Order: sequence, then C-alpha cells, then structure tokens
Amino acid sequence: MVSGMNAPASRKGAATRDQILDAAETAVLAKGFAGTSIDELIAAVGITKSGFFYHFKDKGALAKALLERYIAREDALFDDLFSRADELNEDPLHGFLVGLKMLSELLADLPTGHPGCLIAAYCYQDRLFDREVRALNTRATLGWRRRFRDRLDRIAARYPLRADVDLDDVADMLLVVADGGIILSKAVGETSLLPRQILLYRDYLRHLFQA
Amino acid sequence: MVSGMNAPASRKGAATRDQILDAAETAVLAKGFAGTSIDELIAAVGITKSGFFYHFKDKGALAKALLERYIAREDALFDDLFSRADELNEDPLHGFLVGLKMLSELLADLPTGHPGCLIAAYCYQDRLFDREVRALNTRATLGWRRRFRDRLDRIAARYPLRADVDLDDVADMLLVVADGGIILSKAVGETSLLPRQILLYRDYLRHLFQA
DNA sequence: TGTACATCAGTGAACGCGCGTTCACTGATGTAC
DNA sequence: TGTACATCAGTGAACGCGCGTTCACTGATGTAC
Repeated sequence: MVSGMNAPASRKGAATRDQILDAAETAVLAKGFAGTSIDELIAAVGITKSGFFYHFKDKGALAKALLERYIAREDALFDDLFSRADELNEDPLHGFLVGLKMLSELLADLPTGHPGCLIAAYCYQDRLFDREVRALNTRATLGWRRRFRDRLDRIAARYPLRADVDLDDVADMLLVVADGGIILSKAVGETSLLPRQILLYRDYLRHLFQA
Repeated sequence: MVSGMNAPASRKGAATRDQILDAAETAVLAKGFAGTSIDELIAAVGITKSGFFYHFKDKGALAKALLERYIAREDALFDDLFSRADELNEDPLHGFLVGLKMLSELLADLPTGHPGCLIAAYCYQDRLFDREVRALNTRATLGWRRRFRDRLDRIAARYPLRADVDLDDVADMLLVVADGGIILSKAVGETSLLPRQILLYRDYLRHLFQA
C-alpha cells in the first residue's frame, strides 16, 4: 500500500465505483445524505449490498469520495473555462468577463437546470459528516476564493476600483451568486434564473472596474 | 372542525408544539430532514413519542408546520425591517438602502452566525416532501420576489436605471445573495461573510440607480 | 506453455438496532345545565 | 354550587420494516516461475 495512494482500483471496478457515485450524487442532491439509502444505490447500479461495501468501507467513505470527486470536477471546470477565456483575451478584465459569459451560457444550456452544488448540500447537513469531510468543504471553498481573488488582483493592477470594497468579498460573491442562484432556480422552478444571476454579477464587476 | 381552521391548539399544548418546532428547526438545518429523528426531538422537549403524534399526525405534518412557521417569521421580519426603514426615509431608494444596512447589521449581530434558511434546506431535499410543501416553498419565494420588485419599481419611478437589467432579477438577487451568503459563511466558518455580502448587494443597487 | 498463487470484484445470508406509526388508555382542565 | 360530560395534552407498550454493517465464501483475471 503506497502511502497517499488514494486512487480508485484500476480495472473494471472503477466503472462500478463511478456508477455508485453517480447514483449517489443525484440522490443526495434530491433527498439529502441521510435520506439516501445504500439499497437504492445498489438497485440503480445493479449490484448487491456486499458489492457496495467492497468499494466503500462504510457510508461515510461514500460521503467523502463523493465530495472529493465533486471538488475535482468543479476545479477542472473552472480551469478549463477561464483558461479558454484567457486565450481569447489578454486583458484580465475582459478575460474574466468573457469567462463569466461562458459560464452563464454553459449553465443556460443545462436542459433541466443545474443539479445542485454538493458543497451547499453538505453545509446544510454538516452534522452528518466527520471533521475530515467538513475540512474538505472549507478547503475547497477557500481555494475557489483564492482562485478568483487572484484574477481580481490582476484586474485591479490595471483598472481603478470604483468602490470601497474588499476584493475577497467580490471573489466570494461569485460563489455566493452561484450557490444562491441554484437554490432560487430550484425554489421557483426557473432554470434560466441561475445564468441570469451570473450575468448580474458580471454587470456588477464591470461597474466596479470601469467608468 | 371549522374549515380552514389551521391554528395550533390554544392552551398549553401550543407551547409544547413550539418547543418541538424549535428543536426540529435546529436539527433539520444541521442534519437534514431525514437525518432528524422524532426520538431526538422528544428527548429535547421532554415528552413521549405519543406526545409528538398528538401534535403532528405524521412526520410530514411536522415538515409542513416547520416551513409555514419559518415563512411567516421571515415575512414578519421583512415587514418590520423595511417599514422601520421607510419611516426614517421617504425616498424609496434611500429607504431600501437603509433597510439593507439594517439587515446587514442585524445579521452581523448574530453571535454564531445565521442558523440557515429553511427554504434552501428544503430545496436540497425536496424529494422528501409532498407537492404541498414544495408549492409552499415556491409561493413564499415568489412572494418575496414581488415584495422587493415593488420596491424597485417605486425606485425606478424616480431614478434612472443605469444598466440593461431586469428588475425581477435584481429583486431575486437579494435572496440569492442572502442564501448563497449563508452557505459560504457556513463553508468557510466566517460569520461576517453574510452581512458583508448584503452590503455588496447594497453597493450594486446604489450603482444601478445613481451616478 | 503449464501450474500455483494472489488479487479483483464481487455474492448471499444474516445481524441487530432505530425508525416512524398505531392503539388503548388517562389525568387535568373547561363547559352546560 | 354541584354534577356530567367533552376536550386537551398527553402516557406506555408494542409493531414491523428498512437501515447500515459483517462475515464466510467465490469465480474471473493477472502474475511468478
């Protein structure tokens, strides 16, 4: 056992494991973690209960794996989206604005709306999880703050800030608007609400740095 | 049985009922609805399980009562806050800005941070509830949109809008920022994050209507 | 190329506990006459 | 003012089902010699 070796088993089992995680993510976002039973997951995947426990030592291990995969995917999405936007634009402000536009369009293209943010779901049931999972949640969120804060710093080096605001707060606001937008989209049943909120944030950002 | 008669029993039972709801609200916001057991609620209140079922015909009735009480309280809070702000200011823009400042300060004064929004919690486990509860959630959210939209209309009658934005979206954005701010506050463990986000929204609003 | 062994990816049956719910009953308080 | 009855606010015991977890076992694939 190589220390730090955390990757899933290499062969066919990895596909089954991912199917379990797929079923779990959908279920957890719709019914909460405690409301999601192992029975329903194995029924969806088509294995037995012992098969589940081959992949995860207990339900807590599922919770952790689920969050890890979600964070990695979200990181990859942001990497991809904003690096593509940067290629099109060497000005940091325009690059960010283009990235936000692309994000909004990407969200608008989801036919049934955004399925939900696991970070948010976990925050609203965090007493169900151990320190490790909660720490993962915090670390990921702070990582995203830093990611956007760095962009804002690069913008602020070229453009004057037109209001007395903290750039960490402005960085946080993108996640705030995304998470809040997901909730309101679900609450009123309008899938277009979330992408439009992202565009409002984009408009505010333009105002903050331009005349 | 008077039709439409939905009020809690009038005497001592009402206090017990409220204690159950208090315990339930705290637990549901920390562990989700499925993760909250009737056993833990009755232990917190100090009654037997049959006592619980005297007040609620089943767990679903608890979910509904919980949400109804939450919505009524939130409505009352908004009524109180913004009518006080209006009294201090006859200009609709300044009245709204003062109300937002008061809201931010009220949130900043919560020693352990905002306990969480039941609407958001329910959205993230809505398959646990029946149509009725989901409809309640939608109706309340649309009511708040209309409430703030009306204010924005009154402001827009006096001040020019400085960007091409939909006022329903701007109204939604307050709830979006509040719900998202609650989540990020929880995720990073900074109670001051939420009130600061409200002030960012306030800043954006000022920008939208003023030079 | 064949054989021995190890690992992978599960199966099948059983477990006990906690969960939501039901039912018959009860003491205290309120109301009608 | 006293009595009969109704309602309020519960108690106590039992229920069955579903839940997460364990354990001994297994066939298929991979690796060493």
